[in-house]
Amino acid sequence: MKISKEKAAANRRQIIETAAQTFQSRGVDSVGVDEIMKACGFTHGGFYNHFESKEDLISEAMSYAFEPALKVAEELTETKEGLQQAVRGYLSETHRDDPAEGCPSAGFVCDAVRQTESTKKAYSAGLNRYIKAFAKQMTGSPKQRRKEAIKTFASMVGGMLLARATRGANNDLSDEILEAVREDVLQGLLEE
Amino acid sequence: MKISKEKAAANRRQIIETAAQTFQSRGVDSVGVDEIMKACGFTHGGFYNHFESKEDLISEAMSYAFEPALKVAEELTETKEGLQQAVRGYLSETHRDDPAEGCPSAGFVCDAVRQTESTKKAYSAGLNRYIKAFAKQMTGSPKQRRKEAIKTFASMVGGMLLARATRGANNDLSDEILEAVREDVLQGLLEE
DNA sequence: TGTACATCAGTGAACGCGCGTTCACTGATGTAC
DNA sequence: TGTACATCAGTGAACGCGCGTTCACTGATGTAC
Repeated sequence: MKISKEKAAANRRQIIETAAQTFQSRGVDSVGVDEIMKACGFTHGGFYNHFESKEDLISEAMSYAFEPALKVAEELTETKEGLQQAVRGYLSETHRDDPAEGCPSAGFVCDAVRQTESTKKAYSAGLNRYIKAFAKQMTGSPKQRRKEAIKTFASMVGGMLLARATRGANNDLSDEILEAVREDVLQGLLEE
Repeated sequence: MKISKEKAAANRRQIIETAAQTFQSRGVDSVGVDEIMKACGFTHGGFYNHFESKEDLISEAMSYAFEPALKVAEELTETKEGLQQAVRGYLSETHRDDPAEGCPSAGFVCDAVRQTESTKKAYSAGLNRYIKAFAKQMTGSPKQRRKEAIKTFASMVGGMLLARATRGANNDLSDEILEAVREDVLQGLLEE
């Protein structure tokens, strides 16, 4: 049975969306094509009507995941208060405990570190836009602002990752990390 | 053919050592039992004379990897200069490009985030010792010192991860991250 | 506008491969007498 | 001290399972006349 063009395009988007969420929370290697297709209500065979390979889907899903997150970030960073709000949201327990709905910069770092170049490219592009958004609220020369943005974002990603890595084994430590990094980053912003 | 007790123990240690290095650089899921055993000059069947399962080896390898790294860190953090040296070494291009020989806190975060509780436990224990070592050179109340240590270490891990994630796709950005975070962390130490 | 045909999204079985794990076997080591 | 036996690290074949990918098939959609 053939399906209308619009329906097919919608299905493709749904596959990417589902993949983006599950990949982000569990890592691209832990989620099979089969599982994603089933979650969308399809059998796995049809996957290759939409994508050349799983790796193809991975880049697509990564780019897709960055879009809405970047849009929010770029809007919040229009004001100082917005940036602070973004930081608090990022380094929150909610964000730590729900990677699927969370920031792709945190959800995909690990995959970018170890996956192929196309994956790294998609990640780098998203990361760079985050840095640019953050730089808007920094002070000093453009170079200085960019530097501040980088160090701020690195702290956030590092804090989130350490919090997630210890979560479940030492929850006190995990909470402690979140709080320490959050306060430090917020204070750094005030000094700008 | 049976082997002397000492030889058997040495072989076991060699398996752990090899595993620690390859796991750190490529992730525990990307390295098979077969590959590790072969790298040690054995056939894979003998693996289960030494370990209950692959997961068993993962925890062992993680704990093992932390030991020498922590020893170095605990010694360097005896002095302010040592701590600065540690930071410079950590956020260096050499360290970024050679995860196998590098710091397990950076090499294993990603596995700790996604692996089981035993893995997370081993990671949390190592991380906590790092934090304690760093706290020695911070100032203020014990609580304050620990907080400073946490934020410092989170920046370092975050910086290293972002540098590794962008490495190969955007090397300029990768170098930029390394430099920005390194300078920021070092400056933060001076203000202590 | 109606009809015949090509297209192609989705199905479901199957393939091939890698990987964790098991198992019967070997023979040097360690031990009991 | 010497001998007989048990132990157990290492071997290599095999198993079972999951997963990415392929393929012949279906039938609704889109198109050409």
